[in-house]
Amino acid sequence: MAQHRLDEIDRKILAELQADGRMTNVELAKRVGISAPPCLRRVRVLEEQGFIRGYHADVDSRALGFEVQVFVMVGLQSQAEADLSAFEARCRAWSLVRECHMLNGEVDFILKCVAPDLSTFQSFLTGDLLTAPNVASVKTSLVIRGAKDEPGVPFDILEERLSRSA
Amino acid sequence: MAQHRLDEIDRKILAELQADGRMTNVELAKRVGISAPPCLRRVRVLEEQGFIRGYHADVDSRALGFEVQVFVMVGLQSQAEADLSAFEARCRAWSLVRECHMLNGEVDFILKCVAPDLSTFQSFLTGDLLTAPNVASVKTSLVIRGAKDEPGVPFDILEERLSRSA
DNA sequence: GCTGAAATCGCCTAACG
DNA sequence: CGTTAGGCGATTTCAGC
Repeated sequence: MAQHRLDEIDRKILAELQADGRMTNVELAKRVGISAPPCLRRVRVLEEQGFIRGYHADVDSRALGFEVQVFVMVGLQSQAEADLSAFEARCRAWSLVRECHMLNGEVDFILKCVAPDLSTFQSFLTGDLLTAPNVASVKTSLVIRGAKDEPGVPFDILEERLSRSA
Repeated sequence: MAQHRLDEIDRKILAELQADGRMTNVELAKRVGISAPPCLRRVRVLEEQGFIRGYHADVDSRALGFEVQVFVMVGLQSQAEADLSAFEARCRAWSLVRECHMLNGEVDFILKCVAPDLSTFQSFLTGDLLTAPNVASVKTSLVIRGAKDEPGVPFDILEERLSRSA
């Protein structure tokens, strides 16, 4: 991915599309202050260069019947690269695991899981995760309530940072 | 929000828009097997009833210069409702905190944070989070590498579940 | 080179059956 | 829910800075 340096218009485009991914191109062009054709070209470039990975509808998981959200801390017996990769591949295959991040410190991975109910999650826990090879320790934390869940990145910090270095 | 029961077409629409939020309505209609106008009507209803909360471009945080991602476990001194709410409100105001979830167990909250570099995060940690009222304990875990980060919900589990109960 | 203007094409989105 | 139809946005082409 060629790190084609972004100008202010590019960053505005990214911020606008992060806030509303279904905005029409003419609306987007108006907001960033250029006409539609160059705006669309910039969007295409941002997509091709990987700055925009995709567009997703933000679906309300609770309304759809996913009542349970759980963070799972996982420790492995072996931290050899092959074993780490094997565990990551397993997580990618489990659809109820939405996120898997490798951490520093005492715990090796944190998983964010979603399930329709507790029994579905429990059967995943005992039937899949705990029986997976190389898993040494598992600690689960149920989400009691969500206070904030913003997708994407804080563009205000980026702008603040750029103005400081200008 | 009137829980207008979703049929199979509605669920397909949600799954498709979660996978590609910028899909045109005619493409969406083709995929779910109906013509464009009723498809658009369904989408509008799903938006109005809150099943679709919004649409967002998935921006690559690393490409944009956000090199640091951290999970923060926070314990509070008082778990009185007013104090919990106050902490949540503070998290919502911190733009580098992208997620804040209240948990069961020994730790009260988990935060997912994003920052351009470690020093930016450290100054948030010492300057904002640790000095906030009612904060008793803070434990941070840096993300070494991301293995999976899927937005949204697993529709395959939903369909599997519905077919079992049919 | 990149932007803007014009023109074409396709989509969105009413109204009606 | 489908069809029709009019208006608007998307997207290419081309000229100008």
